Amino acid sequence: MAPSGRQGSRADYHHGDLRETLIRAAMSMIAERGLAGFALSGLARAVGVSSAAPYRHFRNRTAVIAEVARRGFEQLAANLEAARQAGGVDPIATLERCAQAHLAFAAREPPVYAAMFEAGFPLGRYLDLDRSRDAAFVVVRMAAQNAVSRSTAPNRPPAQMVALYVWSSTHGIANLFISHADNNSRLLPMTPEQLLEAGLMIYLQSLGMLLAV
Amino acid sequence: MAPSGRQGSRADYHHGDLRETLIRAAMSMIAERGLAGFALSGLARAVGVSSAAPYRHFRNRTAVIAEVARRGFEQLAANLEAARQAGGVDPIATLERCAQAHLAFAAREPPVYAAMFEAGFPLGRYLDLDRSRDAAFVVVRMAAQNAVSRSTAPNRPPAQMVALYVWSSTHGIANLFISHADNNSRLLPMTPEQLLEAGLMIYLQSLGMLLAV
DNA sequence: TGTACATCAGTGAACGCGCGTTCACTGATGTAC
DNA sequence: TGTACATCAGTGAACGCGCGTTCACTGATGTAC
Repeated sequence: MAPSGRQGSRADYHHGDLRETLIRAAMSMIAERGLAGFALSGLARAVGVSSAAPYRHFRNRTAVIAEVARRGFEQLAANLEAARQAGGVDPIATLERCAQAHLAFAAREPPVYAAMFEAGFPLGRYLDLDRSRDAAFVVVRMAAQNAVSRSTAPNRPPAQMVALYVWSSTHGIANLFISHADNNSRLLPMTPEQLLEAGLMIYLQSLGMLLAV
Repeated sequence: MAPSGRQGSRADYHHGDLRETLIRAAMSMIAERGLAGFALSGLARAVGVSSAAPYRHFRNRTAVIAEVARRGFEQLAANLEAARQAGGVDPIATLERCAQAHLAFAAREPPVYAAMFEAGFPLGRYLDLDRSRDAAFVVVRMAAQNAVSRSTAPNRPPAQMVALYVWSSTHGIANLFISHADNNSRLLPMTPEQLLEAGLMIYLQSLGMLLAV
């Protein structure tokens, strides 16, 4: 009981879980006030801790956002991998499931998705973040590879291109109609999921026929 | 010479063109430091004017960004319209031209594109902005309508859906590989234009066959 | 053409604010013996 | 089991800063007569 420190009230001198608490609070702060409205001092205040305390756990404000983003990609990768393995082996259907999992993730965690895609992290600055972003994309890339490599069609598109297109168009729908849901979804006479399904289905069916030649 | 005031030096008491100058300077400021780094006081400083001067022309900081975005949609609409009329009447090729024009616009004006799509303007707050955004989308919407309405295929997709999908996937590529070009384009073994062309071509070809039934 | 006056588009000083970050510090915890 | 000590994770005060915005003002411009 004594050494855990977890069950103590927030007034405990040693919080015991401050890093985790900060990250979760950061997500709700981003959700409520947007990325631009996210402030380290406000974060500390919300958690009930001095404004210097977060610096025990993060180098600076950006590092908190980067960590939120990193975990987001980690989770996205897991969701994509689950989707990849969830259904049959038909590679076209697998790609479709991955895209839907991507969109579902964005819908489930808009603030995290914003940290991942709207914070403008340069490559090479946060290596852990780069790695987990790659890990997420690689799942889609593998699904595309799997689809393309079974084909001997002369004009089959490169796997990287297929993966990038699926990734991009899914992201486009997520970005327009989920990240800023309150702004734009009035334009939408359908759910984002239906839009993705209908649009991507046409793309993927055509791709399947192309590859079956 | 006297009444124009245009050719005078910046030290002129009456600037004569401050509103335009502010907007152009805002674009370069956004280009250099991002939307979050855009500050009205910095803008005034860059233009060589007191920090109160911009308030003669804009209600507040946000209104400047909204005006940049509004003009952006105006210009995008013009580019889309030009693309729509540029080639033959084949509605599928027309949609493809529109998408490429959209992407080309994003590539030409990244800061404007950021103001248009990343500033998170809520609908209904800036009516002029809403109008010009609609006007841009409507061009794509009409192209889609034109494609769909010629068909009597039983399972033809709704025009709005086609337009939204073309718009979204184009935006996804623009957002990932142009807006943050320095960040992500290293991942790309092709130009964004090629990615869009290859991906959308597959989609649109399939759509064309669908509609031809 | 000249004068009085209204309006327009700036100035510059000031405000309060919250932010990011640093610093010396201290109380609590864990460990070696 | 008890004690000395190192380390860890906080405090709280302070800093300088730039920001958005307001205010009373003033010089320049345009207009009515």
